[in-house]
Amino acid sequence: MPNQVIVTVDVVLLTLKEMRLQVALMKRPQEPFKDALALPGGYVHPEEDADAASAAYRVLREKAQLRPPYLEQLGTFSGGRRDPRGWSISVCHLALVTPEAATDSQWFPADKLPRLAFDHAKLIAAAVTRVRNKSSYSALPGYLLPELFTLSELQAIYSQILGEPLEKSSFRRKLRDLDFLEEVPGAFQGGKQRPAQLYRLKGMALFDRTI
Amino acid sequence: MPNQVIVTVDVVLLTLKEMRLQVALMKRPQEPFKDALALPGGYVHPEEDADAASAAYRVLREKAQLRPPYLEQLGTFSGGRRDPRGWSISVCHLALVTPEAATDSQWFPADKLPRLAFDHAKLIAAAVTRVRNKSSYSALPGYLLPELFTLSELQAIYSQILGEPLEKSSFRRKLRDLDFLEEVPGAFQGGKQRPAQLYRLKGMALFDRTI
DNA sequence: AAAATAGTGTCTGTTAGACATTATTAG
DNA sequence: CTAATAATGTCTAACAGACACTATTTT
Repeated sequence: MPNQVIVTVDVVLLTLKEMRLQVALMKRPQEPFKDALALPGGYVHPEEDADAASAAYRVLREKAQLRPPYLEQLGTFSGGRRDPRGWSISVCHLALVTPEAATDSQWFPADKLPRLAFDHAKLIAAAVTRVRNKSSYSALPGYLLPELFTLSELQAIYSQILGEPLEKSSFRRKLRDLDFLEEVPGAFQGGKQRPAQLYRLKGMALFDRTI
Repeated sequence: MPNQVIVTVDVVLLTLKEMRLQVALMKRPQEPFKDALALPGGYVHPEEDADAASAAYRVLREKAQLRPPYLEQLGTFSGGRRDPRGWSISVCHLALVTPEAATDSQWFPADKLPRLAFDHAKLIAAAVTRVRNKSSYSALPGYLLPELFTLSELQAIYSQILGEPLEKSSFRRKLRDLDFLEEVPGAFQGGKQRPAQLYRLKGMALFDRTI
């Protein structure tokens, strides 16, 4: 006897545009919350999806035409009051993409959102908090940039996400210690004056399944 | 049209006995995995449970006769292969109790487990990892001890969980910085020689809903 | 007094932040 | 040359680990 529960996945898809975290939102084509903005998400398809992460990945493919280089489970939101149709459970995921990949979606600054469907404002807040926390000790912000980037660009991103200015010298020391960047030999980016060495993230798992 | 998904909660209930992390396991009374050991868990009851955390809390009340002082969401495990009955999703929780509260349960050392039902070995591994990680910067291990404890006892727990010896002086400095303990005035525990000051955790939320 | 554990103080090597200096390009 | 940004070097204050010392109890 199956219990009547609505089982969905949602994805907080983030990128960085104009130096601000932006989240992908879509107008809902049907009730409930018809025409309201919502996170990309949908029902789990038991025949199709190996697990919830695969469902999230499929949703992004279908609804945003992209395959994010980073996707992790954020947490699960559940209860009888979040969806007017009944008791529901949503496995929420966090995905990051580079700004170029993100052509098909509509983007909104994560710190100044319109009214959203369901409890999606809460999910986004949780995602932003997660990104902030993980950024202080991980390569996460690297997934928000184009594949190749300079250390100055990367520092600007970290500084923006953490909300504080960073010292160049100690920032670079930390990057060397954490050791998740690799120099791209012969690749430079010469904006205005002295060209800067380009770097990329070292090869990492496409899906981070850490819990 | 509801999708046929089995929606459950499971709880990795941990305590500390004989200086080892121990997990509560129960023999399954029915198929699937009849008579195998499993985590306390069960179906979500949409009429009864406000959300998944409440369901986990109810399961602990019903199956282990206890109300844990600490409970948080660990993560969600899902897929078509973890339960022979079909595509299933389990919101797994981590709960900590003091050893005295844990009379009704059967305890097993978390690092040497028998064969378990479902993917519960994986859930336990995730819980232990979470406890290890959080312990380095939080009050978490305090929930594994009796309400009142000495700093030496607390240090022994941390040392055990983190798997490394700790310096007394710097350990106490850190406790003071993190500031989650309070002295219990006039309470001492005089094992063999000089009695030690007793401490307790400062009042904190019963449920940690951080994600 | 000796033994045992609790609790505090001091020293020192490491490190993160502040800042200065050098390097390399365009104009 | 100067201007501008990249990249590295140096200095210092704060801190964590190591260890010593003091304090309080039982026997």
